[in-house]
Amino acid sequence: MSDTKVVTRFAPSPTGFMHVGGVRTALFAWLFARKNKGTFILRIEDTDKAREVAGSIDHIIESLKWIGIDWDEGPDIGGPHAPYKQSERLDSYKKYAQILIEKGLAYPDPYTSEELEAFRKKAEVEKRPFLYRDYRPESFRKWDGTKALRFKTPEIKSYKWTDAVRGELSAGPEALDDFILIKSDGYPTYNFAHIIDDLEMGVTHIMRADEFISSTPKFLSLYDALSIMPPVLVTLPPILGEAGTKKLGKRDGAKDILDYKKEGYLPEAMLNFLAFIGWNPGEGDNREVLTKEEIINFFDLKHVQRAGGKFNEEKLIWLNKEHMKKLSQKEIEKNIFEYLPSEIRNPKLIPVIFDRISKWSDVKEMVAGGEFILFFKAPQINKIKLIYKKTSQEKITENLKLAIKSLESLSDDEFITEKIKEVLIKIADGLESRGELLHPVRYALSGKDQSPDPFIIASIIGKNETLSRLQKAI
RNA sequence: GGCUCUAUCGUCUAACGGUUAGGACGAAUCCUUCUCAAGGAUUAAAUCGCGGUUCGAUUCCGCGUAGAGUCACCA
Repeated sequence: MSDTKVVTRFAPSPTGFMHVGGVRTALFAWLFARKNKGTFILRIEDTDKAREVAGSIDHIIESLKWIGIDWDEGPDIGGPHAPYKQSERLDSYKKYAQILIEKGLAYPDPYTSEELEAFRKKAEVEKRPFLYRDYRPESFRKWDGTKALRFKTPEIKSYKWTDAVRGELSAGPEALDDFILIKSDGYPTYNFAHIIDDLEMGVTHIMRADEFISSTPKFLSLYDALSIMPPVLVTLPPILGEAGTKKLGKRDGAKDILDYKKEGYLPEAMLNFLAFIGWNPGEGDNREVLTKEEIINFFDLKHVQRAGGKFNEEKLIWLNKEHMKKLSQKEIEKNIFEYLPSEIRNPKLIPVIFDRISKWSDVKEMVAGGEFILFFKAPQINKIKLIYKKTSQEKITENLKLAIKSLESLSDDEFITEKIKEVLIKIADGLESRGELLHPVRYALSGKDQSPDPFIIASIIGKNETLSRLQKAI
C-alpha cells in the first residue's frame, strides 16, 4: 500500500432512478474507501441536458442514504473540491480544453451531423468500425465554441494497461479515435469531464462497470496528452438480469432501488446482497450474512469477480429474512404493526406472523388474503371438516367436550400458549392419536384446513372466545 | 463486421499448480408435527471443448465454442 490516501467516487448522471447496478457500483467504491480509511465523493455528472430528469439528484441521494452509503464530499454537503455538479464546473473543462488547443491536440469538428451520419453509415455497410479520425480535417480552424471540440489523438497505437481486477488488459489502435471533448452546447462529454474532475478531486481509484473497458484507451491517450498519471482502474463485473444473460438495465425492467424499500426489504440485507454479487470474502470464511461493518472490514479488490453475476431474488429474500432475525423483538413488532390493521395489533400475533414472512410487506399481503380473519371473527364450520380421518363423529364430539372441560379449568391468567398446549396434549396423548383431538380443536378455532397451531390461536383469541367456538362446533 | 472482455453445481461462489472440487440459495427426501409455517438432518447437482507446459492443471499458455461489452455532440 502506498502512503497516498484512497479517494474514490460515485458519479451518476441524473437521468432517472437508481437501479441495483448503479447502487452496486456506488457500494464497491464506498466499501473500498471506507475499508482504507479514505474519502468517498458523490459527484453528479449532469452534462447531458436532454436526458436529465428532474428530481433525479434527490432520488439518487435518497437511494444511497437508504442503503447506508454516506459520502465525505458531495453536492448536498460541499467539500474542498466543490462544486460537485459537472454543470457548475464548466470553467475547469474550458481551462484544460484550452491547454489541449494550445498543444494542437484539440480542434473544432467541421462536419454537420448529417455528414457524420453518412460517414457512419458507410462504415457500417463496409462492416468496419466507424473511426472519425479517418475524416480528420487537414488543418484546424480556430474554435469559437459553436462547434464541438474534438481531441486529436496524438498517437495511434495499441495500449496495454493494468486493471486492479482484470489484470493486464489491452486494445488495438481501432479503440482510439478523435472523440468529442466539448459538445456544441458548451458542456463537456463524460469522456473528458470525468478525467478532469478525477484529477482535480484527487481520485485515486476509479471503479466502474465493464462497459468502459473498450473506451479506456481513449482515456489513456488523453491522460498522456495532459501528462496526467491515471488513477488505478478498477473494473466491476456487470449485474445480469435474472432471466437472461444481458446486463441488467432499466430497459430490462431493472427496478428502482427504492422499490425494494417500499416492499419492506431491510437496507442492510440489500447492502449485504449487493456486496455479494461480484464479491465475497474468500478464503475460509463461508459466512454470507454479514453486517455493514463486517463487509467493510472484509472488503478487498482481490475477491472482486471478473464474470458477471445474476440478480437472484430468491437469495435476496432469504438474506432479508436472515437480517430480520437479527432484529430485536421490539423492532420486529414495530415493523409488523405498521402493516397490521389496528384492531388486530396483538403482540401475541407477532411470532405467528414473523415465521411466515420474509419481508415486511408480506404482512400486507396476509392481511389482504384474509389470513388474520380467524383471529377476530368466529369462522363458519363445515361439519365434515371437523372429522379427523376415520374417527367417528361421536368421538370427535366427545373429544371437543373434553377439551372444553379442561380449558375451563384454566384461569384467565393461565390461559397462555404453553398452558393450553400442556392441557390439550395431556388429553390428546391419552387418545389413539393426537389428531383426534387436535384436529377438531384447531379446525373449530380457525375454520381453516391450514392454520397456526390451536394453542397459539386459543391464547390469542382468549378463553371466552375459545370456549364459545368449541361449543359452537359441538 | 472490427476491437475487447468473460467462462466451476440451475443461481451466487470457495479452492499457494497437489482437496473425495468446499459453502450458500433453490430443489428433493427424511425427522419434528393434527395441518401450515418455523426448525433439524440428509441427498442430488459443476471445473465449456481440444491441445500444450508440468511428476501433477479448475488454476498457466494456445486454439475453438458460447455469452457479453463497445464502435454517440449518452454516461
